[in-house]
Amino acid sequence: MAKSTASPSAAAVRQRGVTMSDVAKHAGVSRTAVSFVLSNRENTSISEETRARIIEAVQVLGYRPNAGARALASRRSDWYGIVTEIVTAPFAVDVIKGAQDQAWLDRRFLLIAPSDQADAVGPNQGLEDAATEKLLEQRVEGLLYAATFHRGVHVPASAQEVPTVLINCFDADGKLPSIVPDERAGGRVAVERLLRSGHRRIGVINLDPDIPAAVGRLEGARDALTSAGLELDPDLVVAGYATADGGYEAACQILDHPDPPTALFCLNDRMATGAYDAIKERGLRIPDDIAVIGFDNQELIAAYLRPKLTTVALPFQKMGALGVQTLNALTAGQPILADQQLVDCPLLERSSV
Amino acid sequence: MAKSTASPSAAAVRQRGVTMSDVAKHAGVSRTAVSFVLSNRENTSISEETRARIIEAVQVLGYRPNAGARALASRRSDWYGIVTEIVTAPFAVDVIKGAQDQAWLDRRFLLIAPSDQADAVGPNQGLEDAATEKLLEQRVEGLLYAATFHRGVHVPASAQEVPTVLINCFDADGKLPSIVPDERAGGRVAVERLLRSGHRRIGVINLDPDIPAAVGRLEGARDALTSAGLELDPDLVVAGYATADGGYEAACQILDHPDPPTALFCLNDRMATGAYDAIKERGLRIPDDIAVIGFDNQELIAAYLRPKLTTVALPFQKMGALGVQTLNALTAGQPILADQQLVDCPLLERSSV
DNA sequence: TTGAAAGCGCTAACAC
DNA sequence: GTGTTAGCGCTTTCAA
Repeated sequence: MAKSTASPSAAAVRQRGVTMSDVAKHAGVSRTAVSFVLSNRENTSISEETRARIIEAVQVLGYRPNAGARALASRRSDWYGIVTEIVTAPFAVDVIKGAQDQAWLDRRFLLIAPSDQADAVGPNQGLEDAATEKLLEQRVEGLLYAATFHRGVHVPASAQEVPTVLINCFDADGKLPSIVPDERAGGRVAVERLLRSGHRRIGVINLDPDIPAAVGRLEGARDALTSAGLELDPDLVVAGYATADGGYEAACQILDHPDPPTALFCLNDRMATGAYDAIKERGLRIPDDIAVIGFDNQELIAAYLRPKLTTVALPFQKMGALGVQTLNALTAGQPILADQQLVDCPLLERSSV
Repeated sequence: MAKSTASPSAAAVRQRGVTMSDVAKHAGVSRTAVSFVLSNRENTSISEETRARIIEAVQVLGYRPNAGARALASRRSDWYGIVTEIVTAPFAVDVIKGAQDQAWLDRRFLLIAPSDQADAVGPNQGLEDAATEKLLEQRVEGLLYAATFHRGVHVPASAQEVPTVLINCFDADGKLPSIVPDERAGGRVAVERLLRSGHRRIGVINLDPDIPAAVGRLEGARDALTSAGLELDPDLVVAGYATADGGYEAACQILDHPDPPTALFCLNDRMATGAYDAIKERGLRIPDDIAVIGFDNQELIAAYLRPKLTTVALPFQKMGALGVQTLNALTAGQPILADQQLVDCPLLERSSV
């Protein structure tokens, strides 16, 4: 941007309402010429000298293009919309960060509209619909839907009107492309890490067994074990509420098994907190007596636990970025790779294994 | 919105590009009439019957107003912009939530533009300026600046062009109105809580003594003590890094004092985590042997510690809402109450006192 | 190379 | 009550 290098005169700054015509007049050229240089139009030979005069006029007048007018005339807004419950329930904030960074790079604007987790799947889709509608009124060129936790969702019908991509969730009606974490690979990575440290008997603190995260992560755990010629002892897999207390109780049950494991795979970090307590209560040391690995990488938890929790991270930021990239492709009419893109969950080594 | 109650015919939905003229034609009225009923204009007697015909036309055609065109013609965008580092460093996310909820209520859109904490105060204001500029190009009617932690900031000059309010930070140049937490009252509340439980000798784990949060909270603590005819023992006030480790070290120093306190006021929750460890290490129980109170209410920490941490909350959401309310007043040409609005920090009782 | 002219979809006087 | 008329600030043919 030229404007950021030199600033317009103080007087000019105050005097808003400078239009393109003013610039043209000041530079002694036509509005078309100004439009051309400002939008960097190709093969439209404008002399270097004219271009310079225009740029200069822009600066001294403190001209600032009117994005709305431009959008109206060109019939493209350069806007994407994202409707998400993440602002409401700040867990996967990095999705927004990732999407926004990418949009910023692509010189697009991201309109963020709030949604409401409670309504996201149920019949009561009030906020979703309203948000989508609002976004569409702004003439966004693409729509993103992002959820705090991996699940199936129903997207308002009107979303079909522009390219739409789901992030950290998938279309329960199976039509829209989505971007989700590769839970299975993540589960595998976690258990492989444990195996690498010599653990052979592994306990698993499970989530609600029906949600995609639980299904995938457990499958991955089994994959790893199988590859090593081992298998999961069903006695050592216990589900609990996805909270510290739930983790505590599940851990107690596992630790008190007559033949207890030497390592614990907690399907999320919150439950790992509870597991820590159960372990310490029994006078065991982490990781010497028992190793613990988590999932989610909730920084505030994982990095502040003592010892710091080794865990598998959810690729929120990457999913966000991939979301807008996919939208870019879609709006450009390009084919996309797959209906569902799986994103890797990287292992974060800390000190609990 | 009428549209959300009945949905347009499937065919109509597909066929985008329905304009107000189409609606007028379909309803057999003028565009003006349509514009009037759609924008709920007052004292412009349109017969109930006409109005009904128009609404119906809107529905069957699946008409959706073009917000950009409307903005261009009416010269008001109904947009506010917020530039913040919060998306980058997700701590005070509730500011965004509060602002967004309020904006939504007021039927305004909030454009969120990312900023970069590192650059926020220094000479290198690259992102800030670019974000502000972008927002202004969208013709936002007001600007919000929000910081993750309470401090002085420099706002790009161009922000002066529209009403601007600072949230959780203040204008180092002292011109712009701001909304910040009442740190002093918060510190007072914390220590009063401790006094209420009979504690007389209180230790303080301090932050960097120069930042507004530290200054205010400590002052508040002193206020409370003074009111009770007590004073702070300087030996028992020790500053540390604002981390768990910093808290641990400071706590050790305080706890090993020959005449140790019976309660600890940690100026933030992260440091409280470390304090917990130091306390447990010494075989002391919370709150029986020593009470602990924090500050910040970082849910993930405060609610998962054992015992759960009693703490003082930062009113992020409220500040966000107040921010847009202030903007509303400003854009409406109303006077605002004060240059700096202080927002209360409520006490959150849990189990550590 | 540049300019004229039409029009994007809407609002808002003002006249009918 | 309703229609006419000008724009809002810009892009984009099409001619010059």
